[in-house]
Amino acid sequence: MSDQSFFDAGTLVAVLTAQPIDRLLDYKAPEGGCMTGAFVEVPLGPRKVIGVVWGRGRGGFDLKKARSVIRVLDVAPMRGEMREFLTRAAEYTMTPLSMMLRLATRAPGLGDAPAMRKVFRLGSGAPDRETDARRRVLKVLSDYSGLSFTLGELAEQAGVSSSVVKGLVKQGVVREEDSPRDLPYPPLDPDYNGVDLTPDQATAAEVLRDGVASGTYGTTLLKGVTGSGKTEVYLEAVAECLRKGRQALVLLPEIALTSEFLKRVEDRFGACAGEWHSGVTMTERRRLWKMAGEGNVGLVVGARSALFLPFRDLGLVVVDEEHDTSYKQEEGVLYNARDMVVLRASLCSAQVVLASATPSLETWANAQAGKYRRVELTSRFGAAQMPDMRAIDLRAEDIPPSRWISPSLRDAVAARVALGEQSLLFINRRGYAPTTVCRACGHQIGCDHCDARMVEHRFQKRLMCHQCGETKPMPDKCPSCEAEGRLAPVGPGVERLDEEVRALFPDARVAVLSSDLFGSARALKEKIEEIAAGACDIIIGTQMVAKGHNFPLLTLVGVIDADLGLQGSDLRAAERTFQLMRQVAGRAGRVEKKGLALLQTTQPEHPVIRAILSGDEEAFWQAEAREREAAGVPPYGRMAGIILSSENAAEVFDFATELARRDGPLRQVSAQVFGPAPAPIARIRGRHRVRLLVKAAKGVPLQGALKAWVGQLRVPNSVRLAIDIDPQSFL
DNA sequence: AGGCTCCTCGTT
DNA sequence: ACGAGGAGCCTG
Repeated sequence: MSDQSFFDAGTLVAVLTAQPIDRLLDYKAPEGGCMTGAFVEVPLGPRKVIGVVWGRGRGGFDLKKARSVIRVLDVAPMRGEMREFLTRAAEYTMTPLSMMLRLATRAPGLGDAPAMRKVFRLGSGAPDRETDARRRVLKVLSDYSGLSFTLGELAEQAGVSSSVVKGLVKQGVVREEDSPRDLPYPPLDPDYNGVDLTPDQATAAEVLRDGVASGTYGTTLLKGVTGSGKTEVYLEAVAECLRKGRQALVLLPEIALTSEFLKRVEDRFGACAGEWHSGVTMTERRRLWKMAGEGNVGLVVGARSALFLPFRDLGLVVVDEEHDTSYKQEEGVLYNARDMVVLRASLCSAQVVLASATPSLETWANAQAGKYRRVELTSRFGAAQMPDMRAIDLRAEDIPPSRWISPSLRDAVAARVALGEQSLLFINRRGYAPTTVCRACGHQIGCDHCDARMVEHRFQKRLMCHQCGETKPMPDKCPSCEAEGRLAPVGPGVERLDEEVRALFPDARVAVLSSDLFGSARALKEKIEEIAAGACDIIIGTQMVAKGHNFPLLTLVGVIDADLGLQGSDLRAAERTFQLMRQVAGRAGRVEKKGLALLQTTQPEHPVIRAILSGDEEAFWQAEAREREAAGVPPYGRMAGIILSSENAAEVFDFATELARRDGPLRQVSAQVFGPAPAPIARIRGRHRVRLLVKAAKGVPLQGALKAWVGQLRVPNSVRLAIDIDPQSFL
């Protein structure tokens, strides 16, 4: 795959396009020839599409049909290791290679000629009339002679209108030049602003630095509780990577965290990192994609899809909060970014750092088995420690109906409010109430397109389906029995808890943090900064508060329903609850004062709740590992989910049944198929969904068996089939 | 993907 | 007999 053959004009080359054609097409190499890996424009039917020269053409068809590559694009050719990565990732995830190429070319205008823009520099001579405005323009240009300005930038910087600049251009005093629009990112200085590390951090940083310095592949689990300073530590690894002249990538689980992180990067390295996620403009995307390929960006910070950027020399990938479920792509191409990072790094001799306070069991087990190094940060930064954790036994508390804050929790919050300290009440449910029931007939309002209940969002005055996002106004009468005024909210959501808190603490300042209450990431960020600065006494938040945001004044965390995640049949339910509770609790007591976390639960004797309270993480992981091993499930066994969907419920169920019956190819590798079962949400957006689950021992060639198995039947056109290797969610 | 062909079905 | 519309096929 690393061969870099040159093909003379007219010889046949095999081209991979991003069209859903699951094979390579042969074309004649263009005038001047082309190399393996070249990005090319080729004719496809009546259209022109972009593709990559994958190797020698194989012919074997009527050669009169062979058409010519139109041209080679002016972008860095795809490297051999990238082609190898895409090939292996396609095989692993059972995705057509063309779909993988599509992920790797998600930038607009790759086929365009490098875009130019006009920039302005100092010319020669003096202007015919010396005006104040003209002097200011010339001053800006001479003060910043190293920089180039666009018309708008220059006019703004000088505080003049653009016609002043144009006047000077006419006289030649200011020169207008063409300059490429996609400029290199300013280099980062690894020694710009070194930070003082604690002895613990220094030791950890040393291990990561050595890894990067080795120039070989290796994966390290960087484990450290919230606030132990993991970021400072892995930024040292980034610094080492930059010193070696290689590129680094940091993946974050949430876009909301990037702007804070970019600021830290700028403080540490004196320049900005490249930013890659769905919120980045098309222009910036194209620039970053091209600069990654040219080696003109040292550090990229981004969401999971950034791992498909065409880095010229990737030396380090950090996956921050590696246990986070958002690293699993659940739509389209199904892949786990964490696992793909390890694959990519192993192919380009890069180091991987998996950072987390609460690693996934997969990563923990790989570290136990010696496949990953493990580095631990034990003490919390600035001497703060993990909070005390206690359960509130809801069975012993006297809580009025439709109220969720127990007297014990109420008293604890009241005490903090009196002291001027912050409390956080955590409830992992958006909206006002998860269910709306008619008290006359018992009807529950559901989504018209999904088998899911509509959630009341009182703030937006609408009902919302959390599966498909569909909203409708709150009806005045029951859609089933038409009784008026009998619809009642059932169960708590973050908005309803807000109501209860305001009633209990009328004088306290209350803030609600839920992703749907903010129009923009900026509004949210401002709110978080206000809260961190002490603008409120009680924070009420959903899952999003558990992720990375720092509230230094917080000393109490109350979890409204610690049992919520333990329900359901998800094999990772215990792990998820453990991670979430530990993370939420970690928000408390970050600076000088030890915090307290109170978990409201109806089952304080549950092993997971006990493990959370005891703080004995290793014991929890060991116990969880034993259970998974006994059950033969990941990471000690392999799984694949088959999701079939159709608008016709009977059709999809029949097809799934037939598929499950013909399990011969699976039995050959001792794999078992379970199902069909209706997916937990059996209908989404009007499509009926059925799931099959395949379980196999570790180390069996599962993908091959799956391919043979599914290949036995022709999938009806109306049925969609998706294979999810290593499924995370079982929806 | 997206364009093209061919087939079906309903209408005139 | 004809046209709309949809499934299926092909792309070098």
